[in-house]
Amino acid sequence: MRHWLIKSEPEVFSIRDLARVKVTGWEGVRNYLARNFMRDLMAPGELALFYHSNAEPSGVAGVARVHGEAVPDPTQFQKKSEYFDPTSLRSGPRWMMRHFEFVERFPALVPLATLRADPALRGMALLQKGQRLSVQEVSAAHFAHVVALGRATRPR
DNA sequence: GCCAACGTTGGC
DNA sequence: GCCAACGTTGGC
Repeated sequence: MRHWLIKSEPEVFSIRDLARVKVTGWEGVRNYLARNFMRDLMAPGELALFYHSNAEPSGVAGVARVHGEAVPDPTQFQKKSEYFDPTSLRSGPRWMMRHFEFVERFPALVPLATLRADPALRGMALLQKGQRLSVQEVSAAHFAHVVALGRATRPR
């Protein structure tokens, strides 16, 4: 059982949006390592921290669950999509994605600064300098710690 | 809006 | 196969 962190810009798609639509395809990932995590390593039912990037502040907003098996990202075949990939073939799609299901939204976001200041989260990939990966693996201990921080937040 | 860090592309 | 140039991510 692995644990994950998935990033989204809340102005594009937030934890509120996921709570509303319940399940969404994680479209538009165009990084090979992130794709490999979704395609090869995720298993249905595994949990992911839902991270708001490029936000004020950025931070972890809640939890989502891997829903179903890897499927081709439909946007790679859509000419009008910003994620269109003319070199990807329907007979062998380059970009695979998962669906994610809403699990919980924390009372308030756990800001990145809070995560950085917490010695229990030392070594977490998200906190490494220069890392920008939009799908990351998180250790079980770090995952549980962040969820505890999130559940302890007060609504604001 | 700036810019550091990173991944990808393409010339050679 | 190297590496400079370029585009993107994402914190600040």
